[in-house]
Amino acid sequence: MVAAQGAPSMKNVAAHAGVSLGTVSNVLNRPEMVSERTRRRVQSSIDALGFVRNDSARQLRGGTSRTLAYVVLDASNPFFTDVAMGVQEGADAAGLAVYLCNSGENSDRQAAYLDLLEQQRVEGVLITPVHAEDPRIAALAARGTPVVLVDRASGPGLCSVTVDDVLGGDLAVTHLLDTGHRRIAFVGGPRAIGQVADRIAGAEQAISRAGAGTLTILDTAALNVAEGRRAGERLAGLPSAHRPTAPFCANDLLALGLLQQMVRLGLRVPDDLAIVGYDDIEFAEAAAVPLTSVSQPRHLLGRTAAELLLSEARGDGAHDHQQLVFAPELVVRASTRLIPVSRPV
Amino acid sequence: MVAAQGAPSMKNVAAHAGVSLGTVSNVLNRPEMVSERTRRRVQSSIDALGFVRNDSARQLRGGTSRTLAYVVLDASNPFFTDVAMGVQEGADAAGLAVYLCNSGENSDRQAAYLDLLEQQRVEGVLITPVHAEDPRIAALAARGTPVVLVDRASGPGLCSVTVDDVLGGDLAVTHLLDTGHRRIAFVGGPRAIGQVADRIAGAEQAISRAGAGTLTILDTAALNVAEGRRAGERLAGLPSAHRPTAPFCANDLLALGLLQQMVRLGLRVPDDLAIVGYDDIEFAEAAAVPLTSVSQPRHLLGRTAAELLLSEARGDGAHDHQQLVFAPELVVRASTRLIPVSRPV
DNA sequence: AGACACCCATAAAACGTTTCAATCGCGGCC
DNA sequence: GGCCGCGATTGAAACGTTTTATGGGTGTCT
Repeated sequence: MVAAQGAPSMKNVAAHAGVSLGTVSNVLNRPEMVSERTRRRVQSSIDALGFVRNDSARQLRGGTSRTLAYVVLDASNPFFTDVAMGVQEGADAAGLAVYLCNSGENSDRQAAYLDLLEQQRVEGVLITPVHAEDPRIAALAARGTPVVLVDRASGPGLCSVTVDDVLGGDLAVTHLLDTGHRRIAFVGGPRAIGQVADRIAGAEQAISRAGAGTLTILDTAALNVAEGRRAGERLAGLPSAHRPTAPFCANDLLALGLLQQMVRLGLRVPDDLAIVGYDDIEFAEAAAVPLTSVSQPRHLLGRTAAELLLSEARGDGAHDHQQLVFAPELVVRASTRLIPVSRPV
Repeated sequence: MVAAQGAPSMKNVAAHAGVSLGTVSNVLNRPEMVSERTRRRVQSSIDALGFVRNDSARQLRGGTSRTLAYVVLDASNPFFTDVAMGVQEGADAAGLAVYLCNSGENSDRQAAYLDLLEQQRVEGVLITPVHAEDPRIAALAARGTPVVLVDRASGPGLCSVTVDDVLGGDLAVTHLLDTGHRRIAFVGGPRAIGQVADRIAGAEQAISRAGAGTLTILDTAALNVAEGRRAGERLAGLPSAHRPTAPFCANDLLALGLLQQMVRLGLRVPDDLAIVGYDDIEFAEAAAVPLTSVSQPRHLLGRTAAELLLSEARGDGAHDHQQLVFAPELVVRASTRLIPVSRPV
């Protein structure tokens, strides 16, 4: 009952069972080479003493940590938690446990986690880094810890798993053009974010390919709901002759804010304004008007990243780094679906 | 450049610097007792070889892991990620790192994580368990690992940190009564969930104290958006003479689904129907009609749990387990803001 | 009965660190 | 000049495992 002093060790178990230390180890690791009788005796000593293996000693001696970590940019963002679920699935399949480490967009904390993980000798590190080109990450990889970048592109020196944002922007705007819109807006920013720039590029690509339509860019300071509402105000304030009829938002939070503002101002969606979001978060479907959105294979992203990491960790030195790119998909919902004007009540 | 073979150890560093192993250790742990000259020499060897401390050996010899874990029920639920942020803040303050482990409501995975964490000798474990009374958790604590339950009550044998759900239900319904409503509904389920039962109890308590009003219970199969929509349909289907005018939902997801369905059916919120949610998630404020909701001190919950854990871990054996209960707060927004009809002048 | 496997169990070495007692060199003091 | 003290460095022990070579006992075959 009262433990208090240090945890019991295998030596204690051996003494208690009247057997040698090596035998206890055999019971734990190769039970088939120990007789039924002693095995039972040792096991009951283990239970009686409440013995728990010391992983430090274990790892020190032989082995491997059977653990991998995902250093995530923002654990409160549903996008990343979905990716994390995929990572977990991939790791589970290989019998590894996943530690989630939240950098919270804080560079120092990220560095602290990387140091800790390297010292703990985890099997590998998945990371969505705070800054794209971090020399610490390259150094970590160079010292021998397998690293895979998630949702951030890498140079040829590392593995990475990303989603094609140019294609995503193209899909969204092509859809809007197809449904008859010509005055398109892109809502999002700041443009320094790689994802934002790529989605704009995709939007422009769609317009130039179609040879029709114009793209107005509404810059925002961040990618959240409040900024979406603000963008909605600015949009509504434009003279209706020039007002874009179809804003494409850099993420769903912006789109939801914008939608909310439209509802407040009495504009109807999609009749007066068609809205496309990005990420297809859970609430996109649950919005007042279900939101058309560009969906990223979040789960697959995580799972693939984990598998890539494992292949690098298991591979005997030889391993060529891969940069995988997934394709996003457009999910069409009511916010862009043209509805007959006379609606049955 | 090419590492490949095992990571360099302190012995290698010592050889490289032409110094003894103990001196290298001193440079790392008590730099003040080694001369400036050798300290620099050793440091440059460390850099040259890319030496990284082996935490297993370190922990085996002396020490302590300087790590704590939060085993979370569902990492994709914003409630828990907010709690996790609080945990991280509390741990950071004490210089500990936090590993997030996602059980995903899976009992086996939770058990696997607990085993792993105990074997790794983490300083302590915070957990929102899959099942309330898990003997494994009690056993873990009995063997000496500090444990704190988060958002789940414990018996006297463990620390726990919770929020008063009875009070939350009371606050919500009292508010509805105060704004003139008499036919209240509770939307949520299954009742086997402790939180749900407590919130119902709170609602009933408010009504009996006021000596006015009735409570209809609309049972749901789960606490998500789809169930909220379904509950909305059932509600709208009732004859308007008996229809509750104010549904109180067991969480915000239900409330959002219900709200969405009301908008679709042409009922106005709050004019025809006042809605109260629970949890005050980010999207409650961003809904088509901003949602009145019962807010829980998520961040504080996590932070306090971490502090409690640390006090238990640091305390020299003597430690009396505490069960802390926080008070929720009502956040009033547009979904209930309405001047009472029958208000005497 | 003796040799031979064979199965089980043992003892000892090794993993990489921290810590502590011991040593060494050296200048100052009497 | 010997002694002391002091700061800097060293060597060895210990942490709890896993693993490998070694040993002892049992039963079988000849």
